[in-house]
Order: sequence, then C-alpha cells, then structure tokens
Amino acid sequence: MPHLPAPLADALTLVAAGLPKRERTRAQLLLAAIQVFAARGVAAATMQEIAAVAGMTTGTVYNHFSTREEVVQQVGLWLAHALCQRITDSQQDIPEGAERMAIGNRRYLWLAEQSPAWALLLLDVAAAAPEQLLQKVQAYALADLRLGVKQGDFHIVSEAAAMDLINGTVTQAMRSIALGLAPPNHATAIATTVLRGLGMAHKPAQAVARRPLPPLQAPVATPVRTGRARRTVQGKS
Amino acid sequence: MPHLPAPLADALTLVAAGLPKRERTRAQLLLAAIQVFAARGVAAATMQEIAAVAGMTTGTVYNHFSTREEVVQQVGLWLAHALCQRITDSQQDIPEGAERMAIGNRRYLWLAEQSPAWALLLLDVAAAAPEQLLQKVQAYALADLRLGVKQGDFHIVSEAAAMDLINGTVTQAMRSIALGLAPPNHATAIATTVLRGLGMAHKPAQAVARRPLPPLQAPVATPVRTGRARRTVQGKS
Amino acid sequence: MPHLPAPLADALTLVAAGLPKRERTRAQLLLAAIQVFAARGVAAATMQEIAAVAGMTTGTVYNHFSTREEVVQQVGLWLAHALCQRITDSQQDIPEGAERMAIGNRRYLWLAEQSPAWALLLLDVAAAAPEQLLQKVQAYALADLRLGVKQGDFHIVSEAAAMDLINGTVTQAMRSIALGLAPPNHATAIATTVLRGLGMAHKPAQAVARRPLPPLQAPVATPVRTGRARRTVQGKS
Amino acid sequence: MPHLPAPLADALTLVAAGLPKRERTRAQLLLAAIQVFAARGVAAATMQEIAAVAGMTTGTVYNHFSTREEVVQQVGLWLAHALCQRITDSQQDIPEGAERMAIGNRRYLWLAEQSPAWALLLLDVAAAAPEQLLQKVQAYALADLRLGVKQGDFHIVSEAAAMDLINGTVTQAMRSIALGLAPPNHATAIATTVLRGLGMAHKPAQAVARRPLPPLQAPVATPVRTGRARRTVQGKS
DNA sequence: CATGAATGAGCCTTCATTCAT
DNA sequence: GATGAATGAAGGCTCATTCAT
Repeated sequence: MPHLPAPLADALTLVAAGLPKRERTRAQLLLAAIQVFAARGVAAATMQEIAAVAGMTTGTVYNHFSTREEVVQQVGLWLAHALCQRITDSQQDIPEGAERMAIGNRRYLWLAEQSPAWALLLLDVAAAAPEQLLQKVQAYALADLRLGVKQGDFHIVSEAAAMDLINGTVTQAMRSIALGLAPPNHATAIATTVLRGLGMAHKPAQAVARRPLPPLQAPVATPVRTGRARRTVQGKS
Repeated sequence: MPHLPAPLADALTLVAAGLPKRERTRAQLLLAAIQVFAARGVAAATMQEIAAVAGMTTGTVYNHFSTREEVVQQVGLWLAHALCQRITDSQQDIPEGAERMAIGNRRYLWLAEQSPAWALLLLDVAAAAPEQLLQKVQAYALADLRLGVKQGDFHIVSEAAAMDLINGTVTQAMRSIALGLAPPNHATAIATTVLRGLGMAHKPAQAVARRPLPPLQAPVATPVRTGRARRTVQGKS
Repeated sequence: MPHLPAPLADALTLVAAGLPKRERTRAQLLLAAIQVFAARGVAAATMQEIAAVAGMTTGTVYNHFSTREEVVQQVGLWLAHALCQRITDSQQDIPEGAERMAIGNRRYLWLAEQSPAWALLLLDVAAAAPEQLLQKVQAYALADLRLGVKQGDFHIVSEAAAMDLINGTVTQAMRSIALGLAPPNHATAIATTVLRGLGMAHKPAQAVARRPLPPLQAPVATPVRTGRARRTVQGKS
Repeated sequence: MPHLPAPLADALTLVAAGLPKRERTRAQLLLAAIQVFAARGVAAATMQEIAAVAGMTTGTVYNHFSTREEVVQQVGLWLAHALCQRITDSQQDIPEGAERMAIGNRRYLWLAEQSPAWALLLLDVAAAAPEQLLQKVQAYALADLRLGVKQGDFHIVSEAAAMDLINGTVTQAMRSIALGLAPPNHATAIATTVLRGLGMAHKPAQAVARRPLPPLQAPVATPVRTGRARRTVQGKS
C-alpha cells in the first residue's frame, strides 16, 4: 500500500473497523482493489489478484461486486467520497470562491506531491470510471466557480470553458507532479495560472494562490453505504 | 474508417501509395490498426483483428512490429507526424506567438468537431503512448509559447505551468467536444481562456482567438514511384 | 409461475398449506424449484436462484435436500404424484382398458395444449430424473395396457414394444404440441394412432379416441391443520 | 472410443486421413468431442477435455469452433451426415415405402444393439442439437412415409401424428435396447408395431418387419465440408 | 516475406457446497 | 432450523505470440 497522507489514509482504512461483517468484507475488498490498481494499473488488475490481496477467494469478490467493471466503479465512488469529504471539510470556513478554487486545485496537486502513487491511481481510476469520480469532484469545482463569478472575482468566457480549464489543467499538472516532471512550487504556479484563466489579474491571482492551505482534518469515520450491490440471483435473461 | 477532414485523411492514406513494398505493407497495417483502435478503443484492439482488417495474417503483423506495444507506439508516431505536419504547414506565415498558439489549440478542437471519432482515437492513443504522441505535439506548443513570451504577449508564471495549462485544457476540451458535451463556439472560448491563462488581457485574447483559422492544405503527396493506383484497405464501417 | 389448468395447479400449490412447518418449507422449496426449472430449464437452474425464489437462503435448501440432484429427483416424484393422482381419479369409472389408455394419452397432450411451459418442464424433469417420473407414470399405462389386452381389444406384439410405442409417441407428441408444431386435433390423432399400434382397427380406435375427456376434479385438499391462510411463494413472471 | 459397427466406424474415422491440414484437425477435434460426449454425456463434456483427448490445447478448439454450443451442433451434423448416408445407401434398391420404413427403423435399433454407447450418444446429441440431427434424420423418414401412403400401404391419421409415432417410438426403443431393458427381437416387434400404427394390418406388417436388413456398405470417404466455421475476428458488437 | 495453424497462459465468471453464527 | 457469507474448483473463452511450411 503506497504511502498516503495521514488524514486521507485514515479516511480510507479506518472504515474497515467496527462495521457489520458484510460491510467490512466489502471495505477490505475495495482496499485490496486500490492496492492492486496502484500496483498494476486499473487495466491490468485482475480479480484473482484483488481477491488474493484481500486474503479471500475470487468467489467472495463476486459476492460483493457482480462484475470487474463494478469494482472499478465502486473504487471510484469510494475515492471520490473520501476525497471530497476531506477537502470540503477543510474549506468550510472559506467564503471566497477564488480562494476555495485555489485551495481545491492545490489540494489535488499537494496529494500528487505527497504520494505520487495515489495520484496516479486517482487519475487511472478517473479515466476508467469518469461517471463515478470526475463527475462528483467536478460538482464541487463548479460550485466554487459560480461563487467566484457571483462575487465578481471571476470573469469567465463560458462555464464550459472554465470547467475544461480547471479540470484539464489540474489533471495534467497532477500527472506532471506525480511523474516528477514538475519544478518546485508547481502547485502554486498552476493555481495562479488557473485563476488568471478564470479572469483574475496576475497580482490578486498570485496572492490568493499563495495563501496557506488549511489543514486536513481526521475523518469522522462515516461508513460508506452505497445501496448494497449484493449479487441478485436473477439476471441471465 | 470514420470520416476525417479531407486534408488530414489524405495525409494518412496517401502515404500508402507509391512506397516500396515493405513500407507499403507496413503503412497498410498502421492504417488497419487505426481503424481498429477507433472502432474498439486501443485497449480492446487485438492483433488478430488488425491483421484481418488489413487483409493479412497475424504472422505478417509480427513481421513488421515485434510487439503489440510497438504497434501502438508506431501509430502514435504516425499520427503525431501527420498532424503536426499539416498544422505547422498552415501556420507557416503567422509570425505572432499568440496567434500561432490560438491556431494550434483551435485546430485540435476543430478536429474534434469535424470528426469526433478521430479525436477520441487521438486521445486514446495519446494516453496509451504518451512518449510518441504527446511529446511531439507539445514541442510545437512550446515553441509558440516561447515565441509569445519573447514578443511580450505572454506573461507566464512558469513554463511548466503554462504547458500543463495548454495541454490539459485543450485535451479536456477535445473530449468535451467529441462527446458532444460542449456548447457552440467552445473552441473560441477555450482558446481565449488559454490565452488569458498565459497572461493576456481579455480583449486582446479574445481578438486573437477570433481570427479565422488558416486553411489546411492538401499534402504534397510524397514522391510517387510507381504510377499504378493501389487499392487502399477497406474498413468495416 | 406459468399458467396451469386449475385442478393441477391446486394439486401442487394446496400442498403447501396446512402442513407442519418443516414439511411446508420443503413444499415451498419444491415449488420454487419448479418455477426455476420452468424458467431456465433443469440444467441451467441454480441452487441460489431456487433459494431466492423461495424467499430463503442457500443454506436452508441444504437443510432439506442434501444435493442438487436430490432436488431434481424430489421434484420429479412430486410431479409424478400430483399428475397420476389427478389423472387416475378422473378415470375411476372407466372400465375399458382402451378408453383408459386413450384418456391417459390425451390427458398429457391436453396438458401440453393448456400450458406448454408445464409440458416442457415435465419433459425436462422426466429426462433428468427418469427413475422418479417416467417409471411411476408408466406403471399406470402398463396397467391399462394389460387390461386392454385381457379384454381382447389390444393385440400387441410384445409388452415392451407396446410400452415404447405409448411412452415414445406421447412424449414426442407432447413436445410437438408444446412447441406449437402440431396441427389442430393432434391429441386425437395421436391417441388413434397409438390405439392402432396396439392392435385396434382404425374405426374403433378412432371412436374411442374421440370420446370426451372426463373432467379433472379438484383435489380433496389434504387435511388442513391450521386454518390460517398462508402466503404462497411469488414467482417472477 | 466405444465399439461401433465397422461400416459406421469407417464413415467416421476414415474422414481424418488425407485431408488438408485444417480439415484434418477439425475432424480430429470432432472425433475427440464424440469420445468425450460418449464418456461424460454432452452436458458434462468440457472444452478442455475435448482438447486434451484430441491432443491439442483449448485455444485450438476455439480456432475451429467459436463456441461450445457449436461443437455440439457440428458433432450433430456430422453424425446425421454419416448415418443418413450409410442408411440410405443400403436402401437404394428398395422400392416399397413400407419396407424402407421398416429398414430405417430397424437400422437404428440395430445400432443400439450393436453399440449401446453410440446409441446413447446419438440420443444425447439429438436432444442437445435437434436442429442438426433430428431434422435431417426425420426428412428421410418423412419421404418413406409419403411413399408408403402413395403406394396404398399406409393409411395414416395425419402426417404429424405419423411422424411423432415413428420418431417417438424408435427413439424410446433405442433407449430401451441400449440400456439393456428390451427383450430379444425388440427391433422387429417395434418395426411391426410402428407399421401397424401407420395403418397396416398385423400380418403384412409383421412380414415386412421380418425381411432381412440389407447390408451396410463401406463409405466412399467423402470429406465433410460444412461451410467452414473458421473464427472470424470481427464480432463483439 | 507471408501464411495461418497452434499454443498456453490466464482472465472473468459461475455455482454447488460448507459452516460459524 | 435458518442464515448468508465464504469457498474453491472449474469452465468457457481470449489473445499475444511462435513457428513450420
């Protein structure tokens, strides 16, 4: 399991404790899937290895997820949930859209610095299950964007263009950082650049992008219950 | 074979004609690979289907490429070559870095509008063989970026941030357009947004982004040795 | 649960009511098995789906049947019992072997007309558990056959040949009818043909085969212990 | 490989010699499939065992048959072809429909006597792939039936009833014989019984059913080419 | 060079059966 | 007696790759 900043690691691993049996097994399987995805890539991960890493058999995996595809999706959902939860928590007291935007962007880049393997995993899962991950993450970005516009800080050409700018640039920068291709302070530079793309002048953009990141808080350990995907014995026709 | 704007289609298909036999077979195989990649996605494409679409056998494919991976890479190289060739040709007379940048960006978005299937293919191949495709394409963007900086039009935070901005935003916008998620005039909005991110004020950025795209010219048709018309490989759709 | 003529349906479903608990659970499981067999075929039926349709868990099934094979056999026994019961009841007052034979044959063909799904289920179970189903059903046919011989109406080549004739022809005709391949009045034609094969002349054979079928009577409803109405298992279609 | 009467064995095995490579492999696989079907039953036969018995790998089987189901069908086709070929050859000089019918019926029963394992295999395959086997075999029976009717020997109630009689009775009798449940001379008794069911009087029916079976001739070794089912690399969507 | 049959490792998925609670 | 999570042994099928012709 690649190293992950403590608050996030907790958000993921703590879930396994103190859950009813079925949920705990499920959580263990998701954890195993994440490890395998990180090690081999989503595309090359196999159900057997996920099962083996979880210390279970293939059959058990299929008692919890009806398809390989579903494992990917559920991992996506879980990551999205854990990430968004933590990040929005840490932004709770920030009223300015511009700063919220900068914080959000830099948080992902900070993740890429702190644990490149996790960042690459995230990108990989996001590419494989965009519905589950990207969509959720982007909802938060969109809210901050609209807030900044309403507050007169952003002057955007179009919402669609702004979202492509934010999503595309941050994604690309995460990759650069995780792959070790980025210079120092890339996160701040990217945040500044994005804010400028959203219509802020250089100086204020830079000022906002340089404010310190609020700390991530430990999770409150809310078990993730996603409408139990227990395998129904019906399908087939 | 999905529809592709004529000048680009020519750049790809004409290659097959008038080449020495070995090279021609190779070109036909690459063409077949592109078709299969477009139809099934790079990940799901099989060597057997590529061979079948090329009207050859699996063994023949392995006479030209030693590995599946190599096929993907060579397709990447080929696409990069064909695209960059045409695009830089059309920019030959543009002296301004800012306009060259806008033209480059919009050209890719225009491709996504004109033939979404090809755009998705490009993104797919770029993800599978970044070394071959992305790197080459980005070299041109970098040149234009530096030109714009030297000319005093761009004021960037860092070259790395600027490149992530350009590459990430355009990539993301291509996807939006190709998937039919983008509003009208998305290409111009994106180009404007990118220019602003590179440090231009809104007005000049918009002005540059709105200049008409120079026409793509037909390829000069690589010197034909044998005058004989060659049947090109027929796809399935 | 596919449609089944009322008297037969009753014979099957009423069993579940007013039984001691263990027997009732067992009956519900058998009913569920029948439904699944009818829907998927005996070969494709799974223990998990039988349990699910019965509203129970796999473990419960194994508390009543030690093996999948045993479920099939018990279903065979049950069907044989229910069918023979009703059919012989309706023949109680028929003294002639020839007419009893014709009635027996036509009854099965009538079942195939009335509810093709049940007929196919019957054939399927009979093929999978011949000991349980076929043997029992044939005992009745054999009795009628001997009666007819004794009464001088049948002149058979050998008992074995006669039994193969009866069993084979009726089985095949059930399939034809259930699959919708048979012309109108196939039941009568088959009954006539069988009687001729047993040595009757055409005219009397036809006369006997055309006599009206005696009505099936409703079951006498095995002694109900608890008056409470019990919810019967609900199928999917 | 269970024992099979020489003329039929030849018809099946000789095919493998002197064929182009692909056809020979295919024939070997079909032969292996027949062996496994005979040993385990069609339902329990696995692709891996078929491959192993043929001395090849699973992949090879799938180079010749795209599906397990297709193996069953092709075995059915092959059996039908070989059987019908030999049987109709031996009837070439018989002008009477009644005798042709009796010969056809008795031939299948004779097969069941000579090699019960093959008879059971035939019944098993016929149940699993009725389109391929039953339909072909019944075409010959239908021709003889119509001939007998035209010649005034048969007086049938309906063609459909007659076909159910023939097919059902012979099938059932094959099973009885193959399972060792039938008395001596069952074949003649069955043939007589069927002829009577088709409207002949007892005496002439018995006379026809007792005529000697014409000998089976050795095969002319015509390679069976059934529109090559080579796996096409296209499917999928 | 091209052919194309063959390989074999391995993946996803299913399901009868067990067993601790 | 019922539960239901877990098991594990296969089984069908795919596909990159090899190699004799």
